[in-house]
Amino acid sequence: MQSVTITLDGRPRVVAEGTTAGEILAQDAIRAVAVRVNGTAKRDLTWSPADGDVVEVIPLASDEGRAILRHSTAHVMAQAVTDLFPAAKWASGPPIEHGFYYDFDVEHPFTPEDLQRIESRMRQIIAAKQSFARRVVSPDEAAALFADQPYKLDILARAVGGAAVTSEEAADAAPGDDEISVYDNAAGEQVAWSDLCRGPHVPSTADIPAFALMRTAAAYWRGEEHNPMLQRIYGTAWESRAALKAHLQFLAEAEARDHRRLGAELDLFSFPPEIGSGLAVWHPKGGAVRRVMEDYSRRMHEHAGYEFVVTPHLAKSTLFEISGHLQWYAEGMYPPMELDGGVRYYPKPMNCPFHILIYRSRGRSYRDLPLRLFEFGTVYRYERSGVVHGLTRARGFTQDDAHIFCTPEQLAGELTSLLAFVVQVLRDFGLTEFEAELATRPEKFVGELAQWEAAEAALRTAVEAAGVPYVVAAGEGAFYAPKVDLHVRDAIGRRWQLSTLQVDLQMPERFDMEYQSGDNTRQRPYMIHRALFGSEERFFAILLEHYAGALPPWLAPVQVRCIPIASRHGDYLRGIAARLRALGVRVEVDTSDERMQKKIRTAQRDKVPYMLIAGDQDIETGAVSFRYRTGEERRGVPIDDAIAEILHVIETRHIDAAPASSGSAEEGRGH
RNA sequence: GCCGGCGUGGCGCAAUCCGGCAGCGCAGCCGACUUGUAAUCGGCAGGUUCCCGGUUCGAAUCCGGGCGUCGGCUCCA
Repeated sequence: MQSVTITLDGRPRVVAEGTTAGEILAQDAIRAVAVRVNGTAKRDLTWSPADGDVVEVIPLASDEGRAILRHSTAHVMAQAVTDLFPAAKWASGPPIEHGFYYDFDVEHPFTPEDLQRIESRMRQIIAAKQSFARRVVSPDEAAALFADQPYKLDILARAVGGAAVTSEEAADAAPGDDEISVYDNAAGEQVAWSDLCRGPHVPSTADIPAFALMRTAAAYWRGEEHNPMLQRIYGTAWESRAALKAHLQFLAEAEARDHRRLGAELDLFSFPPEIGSGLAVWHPKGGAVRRVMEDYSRRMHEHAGYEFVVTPHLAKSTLFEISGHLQWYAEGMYPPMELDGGVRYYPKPMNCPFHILIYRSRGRSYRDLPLRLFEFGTVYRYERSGVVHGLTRARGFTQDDAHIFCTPEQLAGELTSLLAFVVQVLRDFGLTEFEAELATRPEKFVGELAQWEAAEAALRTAVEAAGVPYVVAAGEGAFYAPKVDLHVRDAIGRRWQLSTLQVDLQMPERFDMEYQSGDNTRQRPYMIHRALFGSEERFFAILLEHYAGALPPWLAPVQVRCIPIASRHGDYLRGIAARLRALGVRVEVDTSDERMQKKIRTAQRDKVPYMLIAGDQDIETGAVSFRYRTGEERRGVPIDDAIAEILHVIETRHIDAAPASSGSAEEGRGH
């Protein structure tokens, strides 16, 4: 038998010809789920390397390994569905972040009971240790095999035709390899199930250590609204039971942090149905936080050279005809109300046209520029009923909106200082991990190429200067503007889109904006759109989820709650509370007819940063005792020291109240 | 907008499958207790069972429509 020489994880290795990757790794006692060949193609462990191949191991507990595992689990699920619902047609079933799904065309949507049955059937298939065997077929063979599977035929037709294949289909067909492969699942000789698939797969269903079916949903075939709606089942699979358990705990953690739940629990805001879907009211405690956010934001903007403006909530159709919103964005707008004999007034979906009118209210000189206009502007957008989601996707919300008008020479400098400003403000709110996305010119665009290139270059300069890691999303810009979107990671590693900076190449034209230049010619200004929080509602929701409701002391709606040990200690604490209140601290004294332990429990539940407790011992020595919401406590602190400590943490915007951790930003923990 | 789930005092839930007196806990109010770091005890009050219509002797429960909400899809110039 001939031997071949391969490179295995960087080292030369001689093996007998025809030895499978799985056998080689077994000899070397290496555990893997699949291998990568020559840097790109991924292969099953049953594949045999040829002379000269560079082989790399893909461990199960890696992003790629888990994707393969999840993909295989999706196959097992589809097999189970086929067993239980023989009429089901299968569409596609790719791995996704944290799991997988598979879409089916079935007569009736799956019920929770169906899910349980599918799951038990899957356990049987896993117990049967079916092998995943790859075989290459011709297009005609494939078409014959899947003659009764219209969605597979559709995938085949596209793969064979060389048409663009979406990422979710890429897992199903094999256009990149110029060959079409089918995976047969078999226990012994009997093939139990076959699916069109490029692979790779785990060697056997027994190599699926832990999985769970999560939920059913519906999805359009190929994600297009006019296509048939399919029934989707989401599941997850992991390299071990422990990893699955950790994932389920992560989901529980996310649920406990849900801002909609915290909003109700902490009495921050609500969505009364009488007002309408997606329209929030802020309760006093939520209002207190919002006021602090706004006060802080105003102060920062004032220092950064912004001027404050106020504009109405409505405008005639004329304004939105000029801005182009009625042409491009009408579906996202609330419908108009007619008055004055047929004049149509629209609630505003954006603030920019109003700010432009302020710019245009008189002739502008280059000496006026850059002109930075800022407003907490409330806008209304008609979001389709299925997409409304708490404060993060509302129909009415307030943007911390600014528009900067500047000369072409000022553009790069403005963007650079602007992005630094944005990052600084977000850091003050305790957000520390940023990622930017530079969205560039799409295929369909307005304006001149040179302008686009100048704007994109300026944005790139700004992101690089800010030191924020970024990716270029080529062609993802709006048709009128390139932009930079800033994303943050929260305390449990989730990514949220926040701030947006756009260079508008359209509005200045539409409104025929001008300024008188130093050489006495009329020039068109550049215009930058910028929302820092995005919307106050959304930003507030992100903060709530990031902090799991335990807002830093400077933001907390109630900063201090005083708890008397017995009711006779109430007056003493009322005196301390009065001093704190006079210093601007939001403080309450719990004089309810409850035991002290119950009051602590309540304050703890309300996530109040400081509990100030006093009894006979404290009163004798003119002291007070701390309980922090972390559970730590400190007794007999002189009143002046206690007040100083509280004020210090508030003024310096430290993240948490407890002495040990004060000042340290919360560590992000990835997932 | 589309598919599916859900809607019962302020909140969390039970009774819904298989129609027959709407119940529990928390919160609220009243009273007692006066306590040193996460729930004191007793009492009282609170519901058009989301809305409209239908079936039925009888509807929280079954059927239709609407609204809201949850999970997805689509959308987020």
